[in-house]
Amino acid sequence: MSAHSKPDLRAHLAKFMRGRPISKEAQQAFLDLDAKRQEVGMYQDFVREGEPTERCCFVESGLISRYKTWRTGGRQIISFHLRGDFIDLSSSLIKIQDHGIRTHTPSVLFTVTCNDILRLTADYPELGRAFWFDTLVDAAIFQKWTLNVGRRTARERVAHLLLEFAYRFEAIGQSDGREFILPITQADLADAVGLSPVHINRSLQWLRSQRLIRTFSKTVIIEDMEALVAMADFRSAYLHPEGPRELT
Amino acid sequence: MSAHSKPDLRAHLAKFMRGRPISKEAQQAFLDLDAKRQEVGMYQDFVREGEPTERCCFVESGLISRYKTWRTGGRQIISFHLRGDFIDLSSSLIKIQDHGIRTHTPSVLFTVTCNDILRLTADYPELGRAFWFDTLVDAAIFQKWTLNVGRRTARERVAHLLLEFAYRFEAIGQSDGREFILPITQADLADAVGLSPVHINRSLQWLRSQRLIRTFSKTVIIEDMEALVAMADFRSAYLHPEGPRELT
DNA sequence: CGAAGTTTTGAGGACCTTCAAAAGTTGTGG
DNA sequence: CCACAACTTTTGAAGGTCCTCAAAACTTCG
Repeated sequence: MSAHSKPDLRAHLAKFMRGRPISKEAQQAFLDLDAKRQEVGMYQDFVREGEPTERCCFVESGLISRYKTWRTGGRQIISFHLRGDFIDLSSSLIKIQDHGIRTHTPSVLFTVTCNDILRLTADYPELGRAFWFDTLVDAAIFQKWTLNVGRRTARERVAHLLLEFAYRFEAIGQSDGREFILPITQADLADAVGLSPVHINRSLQWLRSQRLIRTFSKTVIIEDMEALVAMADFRSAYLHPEGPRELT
Repeated sequence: MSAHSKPDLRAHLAKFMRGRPISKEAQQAFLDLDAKRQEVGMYQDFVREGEPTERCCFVESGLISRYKTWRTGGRQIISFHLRGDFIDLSSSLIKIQDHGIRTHTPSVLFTVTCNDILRLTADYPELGRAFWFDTLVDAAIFQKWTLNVGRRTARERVAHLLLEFAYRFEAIGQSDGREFILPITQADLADAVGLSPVHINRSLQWLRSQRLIRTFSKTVIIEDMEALVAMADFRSAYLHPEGPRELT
């Protein structure tokens, strides 16, 4: 956190401002946040369930997941986060972490104290609303997953997750929407969609056999977007790309 | 909405104030909201997915669910709401409803315009934070369900949902924590936990055979709380009864 | 090049689904 | 207040999806 390398939050601010007016003062207050830069290696449990919440994190680079552990030790990944995402903004409101955070690739995180976040919302209601919206999108994604996990076949779940990645990588310029690098293992996919690694493997084989996707090494290519979207019943609206509604 | 019956929002305000300071002015502004009272019959789809969001609703009485429909017409219930709950506060931030709302019993709802809600957050940042926290608790419940639905057996899922009801009915004084009236059908339970009605029935029979619960008509009695909590791995912390953390 | 990690294959079995029908309960109108 | 209709719960049986365990083939990385 040395002075010569104060993290640049402009990209993250831009995300919050998507389609909505935020005053110059609020923007400046956000950029002035005392952020700390942290480099984290691969497969590090950066935050653990049950710890007190001190700081919350932006993803500057890397692929990161939030997860819950259950009794018998397994993980359920509840969300993935890419560059530009604010991972756990809403932790600012709670005292104890209710999920873990782990890196899947070497990553760079910017962290700020929860208290600084709360102060921003007190001073600038418009930022409070932006943070609220961020939590809302989170909730919408969880809702979608409840539906996915509760009511869809293994193939559909895997297809849906791949499409979500394609969409989100495209949104941050790391994909053309068809081809992207997904640096996670099939075991991680299993933890995310609630299936065994073996069955993930068979589901991927089926998607390949139908010429819906191709994969090599960690690259995924969607071969037949239309058919894949149809079989997964993927509708991107749940990611709320339009941004929040404003006071009229 | 005639003047002689202006809905009384004090009970709902009390819920938002749980353990946190809200200024007298903000409280008054909340109570002055122009709320409309609506009586709704049983099994009415009060809000439909895809409609524009105009108003959002408090539950004054009744049992109400939010749900998503999937391609083939089935429902996934994503949450239940009891007296005192603000069902879809966060709809204020989005333009199109992403879920339906239906009553399971005859109910009374209070509704206010989304714009009035947004105005409150602009005028009183502390209310904005309270609303943000409400959405956070929502998100936490969805996360929990992703874990439940993704990783637990039918019996555990059913047990967990019954415990959530016991806990929430107790919190609003409609149960001693052991016995409560659950006015929904097994088919509704099935829609909530992502199982077939037949299997819900068999799971309930198993819970009864183990002397964990008893049921008659629409009444549920938890016979062995300790064992049920253990088998369902139920921890109420995810409902965040402690309220939000405050700026220090 | 060898070791560790990851993906793939096979087999047997558990859990949950679907379909269908019987039994029981609730609500309504005569 | 009873009779009947509609709904809900329960039972049975067959079958599919997904799981576990275990080992082999393949990749990646030091």
